[in-house]
Formats: sequence, C-alpha cells, structure tokens
Amino acid sequence: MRGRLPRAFFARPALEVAPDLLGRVLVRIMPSGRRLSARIVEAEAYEESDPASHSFRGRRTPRNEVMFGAPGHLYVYFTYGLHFCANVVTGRAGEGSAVLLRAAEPLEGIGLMARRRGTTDARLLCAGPARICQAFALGRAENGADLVRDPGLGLEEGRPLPASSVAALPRVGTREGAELPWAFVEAGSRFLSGPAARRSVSPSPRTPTPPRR
DNA sequence: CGTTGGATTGGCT
DNA sequence: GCCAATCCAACGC
Repeated sequence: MRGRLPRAFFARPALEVAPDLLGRVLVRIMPSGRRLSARIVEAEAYEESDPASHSFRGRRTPRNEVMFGAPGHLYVYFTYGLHFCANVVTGRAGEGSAVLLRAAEPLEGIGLMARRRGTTDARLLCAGPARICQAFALGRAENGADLVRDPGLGLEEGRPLPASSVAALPRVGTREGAELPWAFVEAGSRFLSGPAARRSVSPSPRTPTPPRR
C-alpha cells in the first residue's frame, strides 16, 4: 500500500480529522490479493464531551475499548442486531475519540463490493456506515486493526478536499447532540448516505424527467 | 418522493 | 428490559 496516512494524521482531535478524511482512500487487500478501495465523502466526529458518543464522559467498556487506545486503529461495532459500523480512532491514547466512516465513492474492486452488497448500483455500494462495512467485509475480526501498519487494511492520502467543497451538517441517526454540526460531507457528491444527501444543501441537479410515452 | 415498520443481536443500566 | 452512530421493502400520495 503506497502513500499511507501516518500515525500523526490521526493523533489530532476528531473534529479536525473528520473533515480532513474526505477525499482520502480506504483500501483493503483481500486474502485473494484483490484490492478494494473507495474515496471517503462523508464522516462524523465523536468525542467524550458528546452525549451521542460511545465514549461519553470517558466511560470505558469492553465494547468501546479500542476508542481509548492509540490513534490510527479501526473501531468496529455491531448494532441493530445485524449491522457493523467502522470508525477511525483519533486523538491521544487514553482519550476516547473517533470518526465514523459514513459514505464513500467506490474506486477499485467494484465487482466484489457489488457481490457482497447484492446490488450493482455503484451509488449504493458504500452510501452508509453499514454499507461500507458490508462492501469491505469489515466485522468483528477487523476491530482494533492498525490502519497505519496492517498489510491488508489502511488509509491512503488520496487528495484532501479544499475547504470550499466541505459542508458541515448535523449528524445522522443520533438522538442527543443531534444539533451539533459534526458530520462532514463532500458538497454535491452523488455518493452520500441517504439522510446526508437529503440534508445536504446541495441543489439537486434536478435532471428533467425524460418525457415518458 | 416521503413516511413507516420489521429485522434481530447484544450492550448496558 | 430497553433500545441502538441502520437498511430495505412496502406503502401512500
């Protein structure tokens, strides 16, 4: 894996890392040698001060242990009885902060992602945190993986977005803390998760419906 | 296009 | 026992 983001990239507050993750590339090399990759277009910050965070008030449990570990590792959790979601651990060891990967634009291994996802619509392969995990086959086994050193899983530099194309929105799916604009998206991207796409200020291109007859 | 409910495990109080 | 950092299909307009 070339041009990987270094440890120092992740050793910053989640609110700083989240917008900087946009345009970066999540890469997984499967045991078969096939390469999967996708460009991140939506990410949410979670910190200890946040009632919606698993690490709220510094509470450590077996589940969220990884969030309190060294930055640059992957925190994968299971939810709603059937889905996994993946976060990148940020900040310093001992502090519970992370950034949830919410949506991405598929680049390589699209055929494999489509097979795992059960759809060929590129737009829907990684448009949601659980969809990313399904497309990349991320589950319990990947919880705690070191994105800086793991030979098969990491984040490449890609191309960071200019501030002008980053929009800050309220996060998706949270109850308390829902008003905090801690969700960051690439403005106008076609690959955002459903809820973010609807909340996004981007004017829908409103493709005129072709005449039907 | 918008809203609604079901699926289904396990983490935590 | 309650309910979650979600997804999808099925409706209703």
